[in-house]
Amino acid sequence: MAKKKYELTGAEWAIIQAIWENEPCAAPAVQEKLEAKKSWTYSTVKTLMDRMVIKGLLKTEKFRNLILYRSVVTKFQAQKSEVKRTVKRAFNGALTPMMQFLLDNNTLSKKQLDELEVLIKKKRIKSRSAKKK
Amino acid sequence: MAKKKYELTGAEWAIIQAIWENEPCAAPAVQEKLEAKKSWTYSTVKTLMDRMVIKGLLKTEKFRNLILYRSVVTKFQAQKSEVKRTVKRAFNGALTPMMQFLLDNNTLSKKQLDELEVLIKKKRIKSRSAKKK
DNA sequence: TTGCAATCTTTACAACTGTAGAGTAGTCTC
DNA sequence: GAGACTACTCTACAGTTGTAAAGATTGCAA
Repeated sequence: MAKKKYELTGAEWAIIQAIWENEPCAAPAVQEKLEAKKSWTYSTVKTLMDRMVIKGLLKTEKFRNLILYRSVVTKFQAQKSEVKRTVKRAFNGALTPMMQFLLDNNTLSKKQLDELEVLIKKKRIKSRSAKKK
Repeated sequence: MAKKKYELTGAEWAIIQAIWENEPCAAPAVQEKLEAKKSWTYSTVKTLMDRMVIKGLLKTEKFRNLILYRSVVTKFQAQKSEVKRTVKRAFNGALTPMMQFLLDNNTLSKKQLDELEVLIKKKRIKSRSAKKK
């Protein structure tokens, strides 16, 4: 399967996060959920959601007079696309410089550093066994 | 100083990278440099550049009949904004999950893993001495 | 000084994004 | 069955982004 791009806009991210957390759900529910962060009216939210259906980011099912929405892309896919875009745009497609940048310019706690080291160790093991395949 | 946002669009990234590499420079030079990647006409490039001046991303100086452009934002600032946007949008503002994601979903070579571990060690030292302050 | 070549300016336009008002339709309640 | 609710549809609009053609300028070479 060809890897599609699922690049979401800022507004779309907000919407789809709300849906992921409570799937399937109707537009009014999404609007209420987002009301605190974004103060969008119902109209705004609904328009955004319907556009996302057209783009293939969401899909709908009709129950009586109610329309329920579900995500088509997973959080994982969306995150991957988002990260890829940043790496490509701002780091010439190279991952390590980006990691380096993150390490250098953000204050990580000791705990976070520990976590990262653990992850790296795991990663090593995994890549070793993968190589053997 | 308040930390400004320097969020660039895809096209703007391409332009400003060309400028960073050869600053200051004129629009025709930028167009030529980008011709291979993006096949933009002179008009397109110039329009983009002039908009960037209006946005405060670039600035100009006039020499005779020639206009030279310089960047106003550094690569560092732009990268920072870009990364921040992604972390905020796709990882709820939390850095570690993003790092984790990067580690999990990209095939890093042994060398790259080594580099990262070194970086983490350095980072530890730095944060230790910073704490003492 | 005239014309060419290089560069700049103006204007345009369609797609996408954020934002939302106004009107319509289905359902529940009395 | 009439009003009140709730949810949906349609339409709009301004700002941004990508893209560029056409025309105006200016400096230089012959």
